[in-house]
Amino acid sequence: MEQEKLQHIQVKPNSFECSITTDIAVFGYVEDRFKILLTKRTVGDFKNHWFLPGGVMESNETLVDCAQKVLFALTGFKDIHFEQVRTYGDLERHPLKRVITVCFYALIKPENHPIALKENVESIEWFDMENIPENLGFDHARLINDAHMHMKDNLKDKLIVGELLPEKFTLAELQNLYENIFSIKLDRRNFRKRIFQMDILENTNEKKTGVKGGPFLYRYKENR
Amino acid sequence: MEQEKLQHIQVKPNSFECSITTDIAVFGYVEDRFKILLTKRTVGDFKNHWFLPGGVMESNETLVDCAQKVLFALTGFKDIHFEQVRTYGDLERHPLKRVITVCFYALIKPENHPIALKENVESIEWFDMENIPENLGFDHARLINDAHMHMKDNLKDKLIVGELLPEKFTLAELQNLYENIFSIKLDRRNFRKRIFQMDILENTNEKKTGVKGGPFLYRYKENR
DNA sequence: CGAAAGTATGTATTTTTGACACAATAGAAA
DNA sequence: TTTCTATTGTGTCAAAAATACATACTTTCG
Repeated sequence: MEQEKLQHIQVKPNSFECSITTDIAVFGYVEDRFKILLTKRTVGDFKNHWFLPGGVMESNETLVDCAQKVLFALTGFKDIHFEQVRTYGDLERHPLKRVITVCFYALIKPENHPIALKENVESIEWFDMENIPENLGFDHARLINDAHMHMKDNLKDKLIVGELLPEKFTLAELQNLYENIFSIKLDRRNFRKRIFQMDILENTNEKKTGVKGGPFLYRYKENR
Repeated sequence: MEQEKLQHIQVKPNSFECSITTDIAVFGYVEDRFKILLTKRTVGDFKNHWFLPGGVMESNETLVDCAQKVLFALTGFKDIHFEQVRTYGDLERHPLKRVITVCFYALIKPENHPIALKENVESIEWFDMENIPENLGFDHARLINDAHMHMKDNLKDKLIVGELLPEKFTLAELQNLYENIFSIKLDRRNFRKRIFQMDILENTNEKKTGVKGGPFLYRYKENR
């Protein structure tokens, strides 16, 4: 009786077959453009549809562990930082069975992470964000859209740029990133003012060589 | 073989016992104060700990369906609007077994929803947000905190006030709600200006009676 | 070395935000 | 009814923030 009550509240096992998966929207920043990594299925019912990289979760891993594992299995990427977007649990989102997926996003520079095709992946490609294929599987069009919005929100107020910039970077590089992410043009002098007001950068007093003007290199402050 | 590939990517069933639950942070607005609904367990290992209302998901329900069902089972509340906060999947968050929970929040007026204790609930109570009990179970302190932040964010830019206001309301009522949620004092005239700039309200040209000053009643515009 | 490109900094201008006063309205008290 | 009081509705003005813009300095490249 006591056990029954307890169970009711939280511990009763699920009585159905259900997969929990993670899907990852990997955004790549290359040559001032944003890309997204999609995989294509060339077999089965969803032939010729593009999907976010994703896969099922196992018992001994956290959500982030799973995302890490899945992405490594499909691409060979390691040490990626993930941010959770949201969870999707509609009944008909997967036609074969019940699949609940937790969606993450990541921000990387593709040049740091060459795709090393692993396991049985048929095809995996970077797509320009302005040129995403029409034939997306399941509800992944929505997932991509939500992840993109979430990334921009995170950047605006938390300034999470992942590994898009090297440890030491110039203000021009940071501004360029901003302009690309938000598709806007900013005044150099005003941008500088705003960033310094935020008080999150420190000047390394080193100058970047090989580039005109001799700009200072900055880094993020420790305590953020 | 083809099937195997397909399965690897997304369809392989989970090979472990795992509960998927939803936990709901129900925020109540009463007498200009915010409350949160917590349940107490008086039996089992987690005796005398307070928890968010929550319960396991079944095969035929979406995440929101589940939240609806769970809240109804525990309190009798119906027709509540939910917003998803985030999903928690750490390995040790539940000591007895693996439990992944999707957290939602809701905003209601307790006076509209008297608690009708159902099933085997031992104790369920409204707590002042400034006076939340110390002995919260599992990671529910974090869940409450995250849900609270998320609610405030949603209000700031999307103005999602749930059912906290009647269909037609005065600007003073709206301002009062704002001031309480964000614990700030606002200038009446400036608040009015800001809200009208948002262009989300329309004047019903009716006046509220029984209150001094004869304020106009407003409602949200259709197309939001 | 000079030209070209880019950085760093200061100042003026516009826009947004915040502070503030007073007449009109409706309920409450006389 | 009349008076009193609490609350609504509206406009102006100053401060602050965002934006536009000019000029001097630094480095690369031919």
